[in-house]
Amino acid sequence: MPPRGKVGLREIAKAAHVSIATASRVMNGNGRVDPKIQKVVLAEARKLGVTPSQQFKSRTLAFLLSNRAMLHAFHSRILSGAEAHCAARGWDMVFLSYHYSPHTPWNELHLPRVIARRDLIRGVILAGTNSTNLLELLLHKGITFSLLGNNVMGEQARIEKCDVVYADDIQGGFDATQHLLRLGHRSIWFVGNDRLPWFARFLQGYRRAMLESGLTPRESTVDSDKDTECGFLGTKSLLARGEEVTAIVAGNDEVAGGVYKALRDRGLSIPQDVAVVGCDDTVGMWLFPALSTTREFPEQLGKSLVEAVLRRIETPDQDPQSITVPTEFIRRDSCGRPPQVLEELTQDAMHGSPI
Amino acid sequence: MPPRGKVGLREIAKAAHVSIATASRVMNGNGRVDPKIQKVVLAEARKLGVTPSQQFKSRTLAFLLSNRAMLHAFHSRILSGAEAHCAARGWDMVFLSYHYSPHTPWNELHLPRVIARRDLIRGVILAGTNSTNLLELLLHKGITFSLLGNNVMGEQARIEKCDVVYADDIQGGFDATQHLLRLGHRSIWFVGNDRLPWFARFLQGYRRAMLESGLTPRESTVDSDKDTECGFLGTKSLLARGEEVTAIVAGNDEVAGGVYKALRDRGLSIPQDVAVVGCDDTVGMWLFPALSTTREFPEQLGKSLVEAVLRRIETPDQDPQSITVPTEFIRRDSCGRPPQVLEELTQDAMHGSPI
DNA sequence: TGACTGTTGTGAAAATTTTCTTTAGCTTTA
DNA sequence: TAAAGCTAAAGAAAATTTTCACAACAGTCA
Repeated sequence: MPPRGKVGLREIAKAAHVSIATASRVMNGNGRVDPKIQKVVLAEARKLGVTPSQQFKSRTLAFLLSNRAMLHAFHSRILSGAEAHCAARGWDMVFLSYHYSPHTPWNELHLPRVIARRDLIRGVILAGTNSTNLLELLLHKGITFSLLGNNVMGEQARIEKCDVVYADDIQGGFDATQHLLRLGHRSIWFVGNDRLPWFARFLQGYRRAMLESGLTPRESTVDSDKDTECGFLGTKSLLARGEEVTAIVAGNDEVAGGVYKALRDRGLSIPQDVAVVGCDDTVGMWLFPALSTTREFPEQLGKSLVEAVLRRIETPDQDPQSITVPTEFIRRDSCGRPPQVLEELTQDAMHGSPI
Repeated sequence: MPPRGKVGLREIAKAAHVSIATASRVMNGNGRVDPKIQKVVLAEARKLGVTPSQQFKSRTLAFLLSNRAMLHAFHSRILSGAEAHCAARGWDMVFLSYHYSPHTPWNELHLPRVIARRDLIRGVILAGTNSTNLLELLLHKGITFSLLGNNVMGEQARIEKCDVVYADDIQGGFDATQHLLRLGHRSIWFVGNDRLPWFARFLQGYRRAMLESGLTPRESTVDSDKDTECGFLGTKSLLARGEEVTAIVAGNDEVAGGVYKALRDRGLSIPQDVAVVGCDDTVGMWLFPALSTTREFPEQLGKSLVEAVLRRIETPDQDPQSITVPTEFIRRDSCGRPPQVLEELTQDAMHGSPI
């Protein structure tokens, strides 16, 4: 149906039997519009051959990093990937960080002003650590967004109504632990801080792997928000208690850095005495010996987040999407067989290929 | 003069004897307007108590990272410091990255849309690698900004007309080299890439220190934009040529990481065989042995950049400011006395306190 | 030199967004 | 239980931005 002449809000409004103001509100994602009316307007617009993205002047997304000090290389790379994909699709992107409490009711949260100005920002990407009150607010204001699902606190039901992208770090924790188990380790400890949500999923994977092998998950958790400190203290206290340990699963690479320091302090060598794995592949390659860790493809996460929000802008009434980006375990030099297994191997004069 | 009733574009246009459209163009910075008329409109607007940015009283700064992949921990920390200081002063901040060629004439550069909108962004902080054409453009458009001076290409004269903040990395390079000289090193090499502007100033400090001690600066430079690779290859080729070397000044911490790898490959130990220093204090603490490096107080730089631009917003007609933030040399475990000196010390049975 | 062409800069008008008002459906309260 | 008060949602009106058309000017080519 080739529309003759210009097709503007006036025509759409007429076709949908609403005012121009309402048509404007629907097409640029502004203000609150009854979902029913929204649907009608979009349908009419489509009939006239107008999709939202053609309509808009501002092709800019906002990347909102919530409740983070933003120093983390991991998030920096997500942003980087998002930016690259934006550029490739002809969109701009601004980044801002935002701090809020998960306990503030949604209607008392005050969004950064730029986000609220919707003539500029067409969609938002939520990364960092979020909670459902912010989701509520954005939903309420009718702001289009996609969400990094890994660190969200609150009811799962609410989250599932959004477009969510996950890094599969549960599987990552599982794979990392599996690797250690295959090498013959049995005394495998988790070091991190289970109070912080970004360790929780990795820890969950660790637990599953341990339980599936009939072992008890054992955690040395320190409530500090400095990752390195957390790893250092967690390991120290574990060694001080005289626990048996041949391998350590660190909550992330920075934690692993602290673990390294503590082991070295005790004169233990890596990987001969203790094997270590990390998560996130941030500083792992700088450690010595180079850390075996879990790569999470942060650039890919960024790309998926952009894709999700652009898809939502194009077709506002589709069902919520959920995307999971896989992880990869990277073998470097921080894992070997545990001492006992090595001895047995030598005694039996076996020559199986090293795992 | 308190204007009665609303003051909008209609009133401003009337006072300046132009059309509303022109007033709009001036006030939001879109479209081309004759500078004379622009001036008249702004003057009338001010008389009516409306400055372009106050109109919507947006208190937002933009942090523009130019021509960088943004992964660098160093810039991430500048941003972090800027953000914190903004928040403390009640301002918002958005971050965006921007790529442009130093060779594009200023009037052909196209700024990110958000920046151009004065109703949103009252000031800009320029970090990353910049060139004078962008400064020209901002100056022309009348956009307030402050500038991180360390990586700017172009005439010094133009730069000095802006509010500039420097990290004193020339001094940093000098101090780092001094430290090695005091330890007794004489065969000190610089490893980096002298084509990249962010190594240039540190290198300059190194050179000065060498020359002042009557030594010839010696550089092994590799034209790669991957820092680690640059350090690795630079060191490898230097060793392959059989050059005498007891200490290496690496262009930054990532480069030092590559240097470590190359030394280790050759079976040389740090600091016994070769001393290494880095710059920027990014990954230095993760290396083993921990890297002695130069701290540049990036958070402080961010804070100073914000202060500079806010000062300029407050008092637009003050003289250009130039601020230099000092650096600090951090001693960790990567530097010792050179082998010959140690021998002498032992032979002479001296017991001077270690430097 | 004069016609042609392209570039600016402007106001008028059209399009769009935002604000203001009204209405209808709830909830609260006396 | 009815009046008062609230809130969401939509239209009307105002404000603002963008498009369009046109004039003024500069350069170019026959």
